[in-house]
Amino acid sequence: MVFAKSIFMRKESFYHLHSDICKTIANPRRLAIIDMIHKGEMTVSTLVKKIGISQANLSQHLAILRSKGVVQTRREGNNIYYSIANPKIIAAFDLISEVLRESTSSRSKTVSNAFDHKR
Amino acid sequence: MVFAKSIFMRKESFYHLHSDICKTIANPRRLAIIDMIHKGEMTVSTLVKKIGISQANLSQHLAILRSKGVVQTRREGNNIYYSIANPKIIAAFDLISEVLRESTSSRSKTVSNAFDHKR
DNA sequence: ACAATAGATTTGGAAATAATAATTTAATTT
DNA sequence: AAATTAAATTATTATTTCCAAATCTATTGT
Repeated sequence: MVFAKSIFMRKESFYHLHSDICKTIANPRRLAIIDMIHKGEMTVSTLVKKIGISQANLSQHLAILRSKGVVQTRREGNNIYYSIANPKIIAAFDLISEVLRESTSSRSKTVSNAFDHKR
Repeated sequence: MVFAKSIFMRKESFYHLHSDICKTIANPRRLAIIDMIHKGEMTVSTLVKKIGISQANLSQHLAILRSKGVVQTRREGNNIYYSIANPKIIAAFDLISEVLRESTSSRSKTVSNAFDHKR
């Protein structure tokens, strides 16, 4: 007998691309970058000052954000301005922030163990 | 002279928590799980069949989703039902899906190198 | 053309993740 | 109470991610 393909087999490449974007923003320093430029473009040197990490490390994070299309760049003389490529990234960022606020305020911090389900 | 704290120093713990949630969903198999249960609860054994990964591995992913409060559980007899804890997680998931669709359709797939900024 | 400034890339090692296999726990049925 | 079914946990190993240090490239000003 032939089995139907699982949802994972059918959509594996989609989930892979999706997780690539999520991984791209799943880093404290890259989130700080996104937070800094979400209201408008900013140069690398300004980001270095405001975020307070090394230029080399910032540049690495920017390269990752660039490679996944999360940010855009524009050069003006010696400076390169970075901005968010798609406003929906900001919307997603904000939604997760809300989840965070809601869970830290309401949810009890007990990490649920599935074996809590005793009778 | 005393320097002002960088945004990263001031909000580091926030960004860390934020990235924890992002990391939690930044995995193809966990995205498949979220996609499967986003319309309603489902048992572990049903998920094993539909997603098509081993029970042990699925259980590990469920434990990660549980520990970060992304999913909820409910036991009924021998079965444990999993569901999404906060609908905003789904909203964020959908937003990223849209970003993905938009970028695969419109954006040229050239990975931008910052040194493209030549004159 | 040379120095200075802004930013990117490479390399290497440490830490975090992910998948598999094997074992264990809980609830139900006989 | 033994067997069965559903799900979780524990090692173990392979892969990935992260940061720092050093080096390199592009642009501008002199």
